[in-house]
Amino acid sequence: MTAVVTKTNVLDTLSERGFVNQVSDMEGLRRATEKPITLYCGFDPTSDSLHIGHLVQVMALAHFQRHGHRPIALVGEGTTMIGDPTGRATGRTIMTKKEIAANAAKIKEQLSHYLDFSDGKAIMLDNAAWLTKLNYIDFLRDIGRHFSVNQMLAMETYKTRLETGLSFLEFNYLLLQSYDFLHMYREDGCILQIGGGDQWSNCLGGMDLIRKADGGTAFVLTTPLITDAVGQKMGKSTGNALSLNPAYMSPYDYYQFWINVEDALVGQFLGFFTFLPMDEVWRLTNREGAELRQAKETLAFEATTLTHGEEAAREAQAASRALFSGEGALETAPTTVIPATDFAAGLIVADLFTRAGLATSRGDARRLAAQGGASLSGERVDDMDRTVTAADIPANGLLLRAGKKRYRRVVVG
RNA sequence: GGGCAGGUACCAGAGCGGCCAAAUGGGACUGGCUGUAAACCAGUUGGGAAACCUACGGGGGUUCGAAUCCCUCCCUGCCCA
Repeated sequence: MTAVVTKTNVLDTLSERGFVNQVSDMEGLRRATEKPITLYCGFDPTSDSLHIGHLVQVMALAHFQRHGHRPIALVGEGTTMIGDPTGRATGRTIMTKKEIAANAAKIKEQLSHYLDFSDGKAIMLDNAAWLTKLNYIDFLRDIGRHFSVNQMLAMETYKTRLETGLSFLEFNYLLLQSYDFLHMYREDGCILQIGGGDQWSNCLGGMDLIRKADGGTAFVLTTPLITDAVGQKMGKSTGNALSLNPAYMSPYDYYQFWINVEDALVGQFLGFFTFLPMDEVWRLTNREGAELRQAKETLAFEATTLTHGEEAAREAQAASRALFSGEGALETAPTTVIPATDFAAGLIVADLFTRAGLATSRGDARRLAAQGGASLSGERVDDMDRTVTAADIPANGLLLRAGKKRYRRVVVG
């Protein structure tokens, strides 16, 4: 992804593509972005993979970069040690530093695919670098005095948490995130923070701090939260999890995630998760009914290319086309290799489904079969307890299907 | 530090000695209808082939039998200091 400077203001591009939820000062930011600026977005390594919500932010940063601005991808090892209480009914489990560091390493790796970090065109920072060095007394005197507990308690996040419990640890999260912004304002000239819609007040905290502490001017821009068509938050909790980590989600499954998107969201997603020009997006989504599938295929292909590369996207596309249009699917299906020695120890059909990741346990596999949702080479499976030997698996593999959409090939290795 | 109320499956939330692998709702999954869409209808939702095993915050105890009773520890809310 090379930086392409265009004449249009990045804010126009972002609004056109649906990225803008709230801006602290639209006119001021517009003036500021007429020259290259430095901006940041924070990603807390609470898990070892970014998901769809983060991806919106990442794409927004990428648009800034394409317009000649300099994004900072901030990985929040320091803030994760505290835990963001936003949107949470209860405190987070305190993560070990080791766990956080391991996650951070993976997140940094994933971020590096979307932005061009060469020649300082984008910067990757980790707030552990400065947060862990803070001195408590100094911090309270220099930073803490700018925060009003009264105002903080009025914030929605804390109001709800006053009912269910809020520890002092978490109460400090806002101060640390705000300090991050101030720190990068001072060190890197960073004047804009972007974040998800739920981060609005956290981001404003930093903006206010910059004004109070240094008399500086900074801006905040938030992006809409990704919801499904019914307005339900899309994320791990709803099972719609999208992982950018290929260890958790293969390019094929990633591709499938996008192609299975509901009609109502295709246009929005093309705007967010691809770089296709918007007139192209409108052309694609202007179709009716089944023809919208072409828009979904484009979305899936483009999004998979961005995350896993064009070659992986082509393979995923070929596999999907083959599997969902009938014959000749076997070779391209996502594959699970089971060592021959495992067959010698004795495997039943249910084990095959479990090993291929199509069922979570033998019991789950049996339920699947009982509901008529399992098949082998297109034949419906009723007996999940039949023993399978390596000889039952053709040299080019055996095609397993669970439900209508999940396919997997099993080969003996 | 004291008093009171609580901690139940992915979430919310019933159950308060056996009929409890645990109501109900949401979510998710499967089937039907479709366009690999939505909506709708139906079913499923701890593990195990089974016997049975593990589970109702952790540990211990009472009982033929405990999510349910007792002790203790941890955690949360409310009130008092």
